[in-house]
Amino acid sequence: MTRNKKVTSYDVAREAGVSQSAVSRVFRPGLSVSQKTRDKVMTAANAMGYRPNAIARMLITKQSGMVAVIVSSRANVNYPEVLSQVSKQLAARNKRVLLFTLDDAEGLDDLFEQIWTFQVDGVIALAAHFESEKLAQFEQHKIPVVLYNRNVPGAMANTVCCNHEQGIKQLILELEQSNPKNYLVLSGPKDSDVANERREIALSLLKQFGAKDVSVLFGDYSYQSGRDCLAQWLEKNPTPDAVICSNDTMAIGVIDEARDNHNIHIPNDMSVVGFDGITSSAWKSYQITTIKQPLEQLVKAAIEMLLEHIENPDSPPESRVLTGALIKGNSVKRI
Amino acid sequence: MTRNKKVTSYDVAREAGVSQSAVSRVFRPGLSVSQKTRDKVMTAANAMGYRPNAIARMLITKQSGMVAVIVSSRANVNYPEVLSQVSKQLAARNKRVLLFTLDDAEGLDDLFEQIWTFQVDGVIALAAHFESEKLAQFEQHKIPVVLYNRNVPGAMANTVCCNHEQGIKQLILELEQSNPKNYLVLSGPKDSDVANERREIALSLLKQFGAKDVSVLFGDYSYQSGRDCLAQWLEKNPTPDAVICSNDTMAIGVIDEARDNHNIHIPNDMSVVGFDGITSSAWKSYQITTIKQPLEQLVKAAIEMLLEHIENPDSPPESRVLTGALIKGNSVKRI
DNA sequence: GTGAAAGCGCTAACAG
DNA sequence: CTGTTAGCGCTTTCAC
Repeated sequence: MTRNKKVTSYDVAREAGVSQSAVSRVFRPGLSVSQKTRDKVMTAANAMGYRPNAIARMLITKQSGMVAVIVSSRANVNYPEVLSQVSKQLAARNKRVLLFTLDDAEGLDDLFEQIWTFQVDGVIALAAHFESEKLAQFEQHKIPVVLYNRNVPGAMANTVCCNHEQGIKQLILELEQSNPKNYLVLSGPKDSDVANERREIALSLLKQFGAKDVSVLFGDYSYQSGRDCLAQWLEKNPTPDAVICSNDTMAIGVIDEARDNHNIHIPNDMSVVGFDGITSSAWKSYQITTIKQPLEQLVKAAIEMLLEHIENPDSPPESRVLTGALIKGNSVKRI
Repeated sequence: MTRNKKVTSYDVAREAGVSQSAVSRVFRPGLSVSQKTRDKVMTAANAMGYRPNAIARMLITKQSGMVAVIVSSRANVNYPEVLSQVSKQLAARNKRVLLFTLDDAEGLDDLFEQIWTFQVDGVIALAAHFESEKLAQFEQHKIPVVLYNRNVPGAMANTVCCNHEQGIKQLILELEQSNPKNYLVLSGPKDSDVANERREIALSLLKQFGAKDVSVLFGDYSYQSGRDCLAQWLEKNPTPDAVICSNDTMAIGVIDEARDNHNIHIPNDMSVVGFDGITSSAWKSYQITTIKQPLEQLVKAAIEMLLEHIENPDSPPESRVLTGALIKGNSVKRI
């Protein structure tokens, strides 16, 4: 029962009086083995506490059964849940998550080295800005990649995205109902692909809607930056009619700052919208009007896409865009 | 440059005009190779895009360089940050995180099977209830484990814990300042080790403090359960003077429910304390008095402990208890 | 300091 | 259906 050395398939084979390959077969699903052999092997294996060595299997099958997931250490409130979904859904497909946390863009090269040596079957990128040159490296190494909520301009890539344009349009339609005279756009950091996309879309749509007075500020996605940006803005400017935040967390910061230090009433004095639909956006004290990303479906799409490309390396790159749901909170002025 | 097949150390050796083992030496840190050989090898390797195969190395060294981290899919607001820290700090020690998400206790056996086959160097358990019998399995397989914020009664184990007792005592001391007549203890779910510990400690300390009127309700750590529990309580009971919540999220729910549906003013009509010190506990709308867990130090301790036991499998089990910091918010009545 | 040779534990043809 | 036989790509003695 309690062995000192690791027990191998040879040990089990000897004990069960069969060949080593018989043992191997028993432990591989879908291979035909006689019931008699199977019983003998299982008895011996259980008695000895044998477990197949996945490393050895990886070496020969050239499939590690692991998917690298790249996340950012910068806390985007969204990723934990995405990560949890990814892990769960991959587990259901018999794959494991090898986690890579990215501190800053510099770490990317190191990280790539790791990914190559670990022979992962595929990669899901929840973070990081990918130049098309980086993508080319994956192609060279023949490792399928799926980008989650990020686009690489001018490159073919597998991507799964929330429909930012459609979402932001809905938000602006909500805001427009009360005919705001001016807009403040509170963008996420300039080194975030998602933030840049959301900001540019907002600006371009506002232009289409004929909004004249539009200003932009940059935060870093955090609560505090939401507060700081609004405070700083109000030092020299009147209260904006409408604030479009690149994520919910900053929207919450904006709301707290408005109420706390400036006696601004939401939504009567100022409308605020966010994006993401994080849990706390629905909390009674905030009730933000926002777009809820279809997390589960996004992840599902990403994983399907990845597995498809693992099994069929030559299938062409694909992009899927899923639509978020407008959550009508209580942060937008109504007529 | 662009090869179709994976390039191996043999390919590089041939190209560089050296033996395969020379190539191996060049890619293993700390082995003496002449500069000349090293140059030849590196030139060839770079030209061919060679990367050592970590899987093959694992097979022979019996060290996978991977640490299994067990997390719960049930969103505890704390874990994402812990996980991020774990990943970062392990990366610094040249180890990778293999992520396992646990849905419910049933999945534990399956999960263990996975862990054995993947030959991980160690395990960090952020979730799951571990019977001492489970721990014995790890011992059998000679895989070091560190339990994060959970204890296994009656078993020797490596554990890293926040000092719940000391933390809750501080919270009660805060609450006692206004001499509450009665207490409501809002516990986390019964299947959570941490929740059980926090609840029992709170009850036992309240007894010591001479509190007579103490009631217990069970939530599931979520915002909504905080709201629901308070609402349900108030149906048949008067407003409690003090509410001790097992985590911040429920405390936030309690506060929102009190203000929203019952016109209870916090902290004048009712004091509320939480536990964890999550980001949102400091948001202006809540400002919860709570205990902030020393996340970074907890993780650091856990990882040091794990690495120590990986390098030195016979070192004795160890427990480290770290003290959290009292955050004085604005949710406790002052005199 | 270098090369030859022997595996690590398993899978995958291939005969029987 | 079962056993035999080659490896997977690397690390690690051991002579030289």
